[in-house]
Amino acid sequence: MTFATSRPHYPAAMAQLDSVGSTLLRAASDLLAAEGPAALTVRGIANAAGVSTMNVYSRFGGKDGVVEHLFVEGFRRLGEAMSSTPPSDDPIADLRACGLGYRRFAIGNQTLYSVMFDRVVPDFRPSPEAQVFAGTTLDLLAKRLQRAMTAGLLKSADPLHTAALVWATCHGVVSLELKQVKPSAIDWPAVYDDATSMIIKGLT
Amino acid sequence: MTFATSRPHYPAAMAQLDSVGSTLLRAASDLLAAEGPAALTVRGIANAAGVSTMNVYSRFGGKDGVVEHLFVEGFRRLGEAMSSTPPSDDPIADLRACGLGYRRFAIGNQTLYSVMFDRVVPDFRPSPEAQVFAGTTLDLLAKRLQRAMTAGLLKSADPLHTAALVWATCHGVVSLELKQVKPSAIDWPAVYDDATSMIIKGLT
DNA sequence: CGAGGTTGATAACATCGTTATCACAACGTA
DNA sequence: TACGTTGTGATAACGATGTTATCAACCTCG
Repeated sequence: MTFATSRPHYPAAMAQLDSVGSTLLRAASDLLAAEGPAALTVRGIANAAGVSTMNVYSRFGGKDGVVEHLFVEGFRRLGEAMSSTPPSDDPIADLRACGLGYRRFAIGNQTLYSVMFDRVVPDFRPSPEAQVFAGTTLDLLAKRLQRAMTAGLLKSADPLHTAALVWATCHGVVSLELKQVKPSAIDWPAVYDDATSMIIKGLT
Repeated sequence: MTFATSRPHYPAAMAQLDSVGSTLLRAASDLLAAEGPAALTVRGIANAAGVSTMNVYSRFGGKDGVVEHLFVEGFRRLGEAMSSTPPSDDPIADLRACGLGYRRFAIGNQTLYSVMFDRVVPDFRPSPEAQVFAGTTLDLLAKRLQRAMTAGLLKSADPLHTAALVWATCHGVVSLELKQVKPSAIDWPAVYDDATSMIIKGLT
């Protein structure tokens, strides 16, 4: 059971999907996770789903439509991972759990994470609706921050601004870790821990 | 005049380039900056340089060879931007200048930055030598940090670990800014300033 | 039962990175 | 000078990609 609150502006295109549509999405997701972004081709998706390529166009309008679904679903699951720990009486501990959930999602879904944050699919740009939905992930974080602020545990500040600060820190460390910069010389989990601790301490 | 120190492990492939080779590289760089990563095609580069496509293969071994040159040159220029301010008697101010130079480079060379940090060119993976060279950018930062540590202005810690911390912070903010997350609601330059200040304060 | 509309499989098209072909120029040697 | 050799580079071809067109089969409904 998760504690993710309902999200606004969930793109309507994600609502109804017939059997073929969901099979295609699952095939695309599996293909992405198993063989990387380069394997995410229209023919490859359709073959893995056991249907013809036309279904990708009739149901999703093309490859970018499939990728947009993966994009939105990725942010939905990211929000879930950040909210998977129930709110406790310690808002600071809740924030830490949020940060750990963020890293857990990124490390456990590397290729999906790169679809969401790198531009690994050529010419794909998320639609305005998808971008707005992705932005609501920030609101989840802002809400937790505001709770800590009203509890007097964090300095009062614009929650959205603060959320951007925290998000950028988490994303920065995870992003460099996934790019394998100096993989042997740097203990990235420790860097992640230090960075998040330093930001939280700076906000108290 | 810049104050960039000499860098180790500069890939040898960058050394000698004839006229056609450098023309190709300039054309590729211009194409990337002007029309984005999707316009970076072998035929497009050759046409812009006024030569045939074969030159890309005879001189660079293919498209990835050209991209690797852009990749390495990007990190060289990033290091230059971080070192463009001469060392003063205030190591903390030097660190701030370093961070401002980082952001200035990223904002001023957005598509190049995404070649360096996002995987916008399909199937391109930097060679081990190029990755090592990219990692030396971290050493430039570590050197400045160590100077501040020995001056007693920063807590003593592993300079490389600390450099990774600072780099990840800068990269995280810049990266989210370039992805235009909540572009209207967030003052990204202010977030960048807060994030770097908070990290520096946490290290003192 | 049959006409109309929809669906989807097949094939074609433009473009991509890459490779093969091959004409032509430059060089060394008799 | 004349000829064989070598290598460079422009052109064309190949496989794969996203996309679109074609068209036969099927379902719906009167």
